[in-house]
Amino acid sequence: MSTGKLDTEVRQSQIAQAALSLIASHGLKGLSIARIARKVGIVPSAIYRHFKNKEEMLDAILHHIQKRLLDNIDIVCNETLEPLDQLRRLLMYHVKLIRENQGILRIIFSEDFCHGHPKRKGRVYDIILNYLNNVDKIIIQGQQEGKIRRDIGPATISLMFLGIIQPAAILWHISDGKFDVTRHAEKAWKTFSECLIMK
Amino acid sequence: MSTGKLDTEVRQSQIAQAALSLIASHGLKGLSIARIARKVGIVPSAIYRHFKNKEEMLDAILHHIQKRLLDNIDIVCNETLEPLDQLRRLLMYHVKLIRENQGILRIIFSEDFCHGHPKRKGRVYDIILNYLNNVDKIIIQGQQEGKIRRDIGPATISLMFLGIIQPAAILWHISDGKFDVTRHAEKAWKTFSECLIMK
DNA sequence: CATTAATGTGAATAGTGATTCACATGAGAA
DNA sequence: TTCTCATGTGAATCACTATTCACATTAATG
Repeated sequence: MSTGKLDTEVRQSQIAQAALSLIASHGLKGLSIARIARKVGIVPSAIYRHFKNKEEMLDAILHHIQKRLLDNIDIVCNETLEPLDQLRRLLMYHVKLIRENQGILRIIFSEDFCHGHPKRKGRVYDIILNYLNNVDKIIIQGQQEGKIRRDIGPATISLMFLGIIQPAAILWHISDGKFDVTRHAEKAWKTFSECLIMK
Repeated sequence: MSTGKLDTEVRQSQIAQAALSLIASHGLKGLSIARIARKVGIVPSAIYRHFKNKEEMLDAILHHIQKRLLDNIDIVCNETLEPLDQLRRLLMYHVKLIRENQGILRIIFSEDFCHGHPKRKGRVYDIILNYLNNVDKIIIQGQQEGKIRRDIGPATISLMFLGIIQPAAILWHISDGKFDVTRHAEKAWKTFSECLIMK
């Protein structure tokens, strides 16, 4: 209406973004084609010009999430070469990503998103593993450089790393933003990194 | 049908249990009155003999969860008086609880469950805070006894404590049980507790 | 300018959801 | 036994869902 006609790629991206944001505000149950369309500023049936059906659209959201996660890895790797620094920064970028996109955690946790779609469930799994593998790489690098202790496996460390933010993120979103994730992340990182440093 | 008529308290309990189990297997979106009724063995409209509406029934589930969480605290406090031991055991009981009741994490993360019901959202928040407060108490006890370092706040520690399991639990349930949560919990606990001990 | 393919629209369809209601049944009290 | 109330039933209602289709509009292309 206000925007006129747009390329299908632009629309696909708009739709995925709108959907992710609606998942954050209304949950997966509240994610209807009608609502997405309203948010994008088009009519429900127009969604089908850009996606075969709702399923295909949900897959697009997944792709979007994967991209955002891996972008963060790239960013920190370009900002610094120091593994511990990379981790600290990644932590903060992750907090930012989660804060700006609450839908991500919901998708990962919900059975709704994957139920009856083992293929999609597998993709969610792959996305997480892929992200963790990248964190692993940073850790291994740190271990090789003698900056991170070598008596813990990288996989354990990277999962614990995610664990710094995860529960805090829950509190943050359940408390309607009252809980201060960033502050917790900083404090927890202080303890965690201290624990990681090779003595 | 097969069971005949039952007391409303019995039915309420049956219904809540069926609902929680359906959330685990079909997600919140798949949690319909019809499905619950079928699982319990009655007709959809019969649900309304025992709950005013669906909302009231969801509240019953919350109560059930809260009880299970606090039960674990009681159990570990009765099993041992050693704070670090209590934490380790709590970790394992928590893993067990999450494993047996995947629905719990889903409820906590889903906006569906609380959307448009600030009161219920507040209750979920309270349940978590309450649980964390109990973990805090254990930690404070440990700090007073000189067994846990005092330079980190108990609240930070208790959240990090939950963080040991959270991401692993996600992997476990997304991987259809392939990921070994217990193993990760043990390894992570080793590192974490070492980091907690007062030097 | 005229054409065409891509994109947007509004109405219609078919399914499913929660909820209500008039009625049926059964178990225990009188 | 008979009465009564709690519980169970089946049909009906209303809102909302995804999806389709015939048609309108726009942007770019020849």
